[in-house]
Amino acid sequence: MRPSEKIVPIRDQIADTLRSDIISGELAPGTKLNEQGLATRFGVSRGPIRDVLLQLSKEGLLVTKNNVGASINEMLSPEVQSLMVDIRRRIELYCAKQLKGKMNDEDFEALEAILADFQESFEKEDFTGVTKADIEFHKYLVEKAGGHELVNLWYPVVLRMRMNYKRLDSSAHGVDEHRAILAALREDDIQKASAALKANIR
Amino acid sequence: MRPSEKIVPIRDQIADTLRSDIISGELAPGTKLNEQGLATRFGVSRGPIRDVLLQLSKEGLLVTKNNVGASINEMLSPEVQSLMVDIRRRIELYCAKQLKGKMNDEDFEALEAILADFQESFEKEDFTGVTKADIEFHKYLVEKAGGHELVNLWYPVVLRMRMNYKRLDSSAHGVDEHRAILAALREDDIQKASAALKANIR
DNA sequence: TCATTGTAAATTGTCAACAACTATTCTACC
DNA sequence: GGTAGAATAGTTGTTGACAATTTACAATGA
Repeated sequence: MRPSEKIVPIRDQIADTLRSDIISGELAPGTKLNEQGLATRFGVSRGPIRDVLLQLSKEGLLVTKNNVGASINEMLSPEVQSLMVDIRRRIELYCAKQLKGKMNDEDFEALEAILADFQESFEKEDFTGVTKADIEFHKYLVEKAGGHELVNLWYPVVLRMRMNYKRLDSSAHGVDEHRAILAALREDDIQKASAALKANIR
Repeated sequence: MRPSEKIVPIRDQIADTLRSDIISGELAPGTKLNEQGLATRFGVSRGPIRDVLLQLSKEGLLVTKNNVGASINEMLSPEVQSLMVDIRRRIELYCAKQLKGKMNDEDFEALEAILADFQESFEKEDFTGVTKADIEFHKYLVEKAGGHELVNLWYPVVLRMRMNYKRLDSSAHGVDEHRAILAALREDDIQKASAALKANIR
């Protein structure tokens, strides 16, 4: 039987939507989220919404207080932000090392597809799409190198970093940088890939 | 008015209990958790249990699969484990730097109290208590230096590290090492505190 | 005018029942 | 005997109603 289309739980779809809204800056830090409001907006009951809010606070995008509710997290202080950059670099450089000799055609194909999306979003000036593709690219590498375990540690770091960027910066992390990373990986040149990654993460 | 006793939501109490069970090794990796079972065990409905399971998977102690449920996470591979140690060190050394000239009497008092608990648990051979006090000590410093934000990043790392230790190891991270850290902080000697922390985290 | 208290509205926390899905067992057939 | 498929039991996902808590506001008094 063919997996006609990968089914995505409603819960995850709602989470995706809200994530995009937060990262894109559409929802400003401090904004309070109303459970009932979200429930009616997405056409579900409050149960799944609750799950989503916990999920997003797990990712560091929201903060929740008992009997009060969830609201968009504040921006990072410059000090913590640079610590985050440092940690993210450490994780991804570790991944680059692990990937030595492990990449196959299927991987390269998947990464190319992500970069195609990246380019397309960029040309359409869809900056949310750009950010998503950017994250997806790196996520693929982290997952391949360290599995879900490492992704769970890495993901909140990236999302928190991204919350601090404004739209203008997005274009800076261009397609070219990622093509360079991919090229280095194709050559299995970890040294070069690490350098490219280090330059890209900032 | 004084906050006669800090009220702790049931939800958090249940989470604490399960956390202890997992870290102490009472619940082995791979063990599946049944929502209804936990609900009746703790005398609540499945709603709050659901929240707890999401919370614990946020901390990396559980893994959940759609329509299947939650189970105790597996141990880390040696490679990822050492990456975790590296990251945790980086975070706490950052904290040590930030704490230069920031510690006051109240802080020292709180830390002393935690170490007293530590000692007491150790003498009673209550290794779960030892682990809790150990984590609490470091958590206090991280919170003081970087706030909730940093704690949220740091906490999963520590818990995942701790899951990999067996009881015997617990005694290794003794009271003495923490007294050394505290002494260095009292002198506001960050160099010495960093060294003591680095030695303690492994 | 300001602070305080009491009430009302809104929001989150909890519950129990129902729907959807997964895993197991049993049966029919080769 | 072994395998494929269907019935069945068990577990998770979702829902709407109700309880507990917080917040907003108005009335009261100094």
